[in-house]
Amino acid sequence: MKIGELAERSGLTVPALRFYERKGLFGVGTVKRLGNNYREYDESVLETLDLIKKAQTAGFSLNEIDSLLGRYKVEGPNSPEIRAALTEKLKELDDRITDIMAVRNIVVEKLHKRKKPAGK
Amino acid sequence: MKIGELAERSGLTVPALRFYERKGLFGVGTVKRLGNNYREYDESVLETLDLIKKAQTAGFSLNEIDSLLGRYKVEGPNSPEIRAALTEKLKELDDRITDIMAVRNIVVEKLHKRKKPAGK
DNA sequence: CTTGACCCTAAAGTGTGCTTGAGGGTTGAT
DNA sequence: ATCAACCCTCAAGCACACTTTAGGGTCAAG
Repeated sequence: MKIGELAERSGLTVPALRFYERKGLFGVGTVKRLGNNYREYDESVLETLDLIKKAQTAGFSLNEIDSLLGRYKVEGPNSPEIRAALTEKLKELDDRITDIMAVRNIVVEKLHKRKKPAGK
Repeated sequence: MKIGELAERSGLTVPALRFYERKGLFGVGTVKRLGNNYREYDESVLETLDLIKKAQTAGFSLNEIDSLLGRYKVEGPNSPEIRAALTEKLKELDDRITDIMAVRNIVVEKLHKRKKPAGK
């Protein structure tokens, strides 16, 4: 599929997709070029984009996503460095979830507190 | 307490604290000025900073935090607009948690997958 | 009364994640 | 052949969250 269609299907903008590509977020072979130099995307890029979106929401920068995705593809799941990095990311995720739950509780509390904010 | 001590106790930098103040994140009365124009912070600012940090980790921008914190203080917990905004934030938080859990599951899966990444 | 560790303001600089603009080729329909 | 609707490559610009720089005051100790 071409970039316009991918933009529509992924919900991203055309320039954003080109930007991601320059960042190196798409694995080799996922973006080819047609005779007219137009980009031709593999269907699999949709999953990659979905992961990128979720990882971003999870608080990771494109660089972090890139290095994890890229190194993972190169070194595989058995590299001690990759395993260490993943373990660290897991800890970060858990910390983030803890913080989000804390904020969530505060919001819930404020929502439940009607009239007279004095409720020990 | 003065800004240097607050920086140490909060883990933030001195310029960051001044930046937050310009953004209006500290409620009235929490930052006074001494005779020499030095800032004098109320102890309560530590809790505010803690909330700000958590809300940031939860994915909210300083502007969002500011407007929610500020409007809440002015309009109280019973304003329909505040309740609507909080309800929306709650939805955002839940969506974010869902996304983080999805990323977490992917990381966990990759960590458990040793040798032979083929495990239907 | 100077030295060092503090504090102040205003303004410019930085990294991230894009968007916008300029200038131009390609494709398909009319 | 020309028009809209695509696509391309730079390069510059923008919002956010700070940091850094520049140029000064303040204060306790020696």
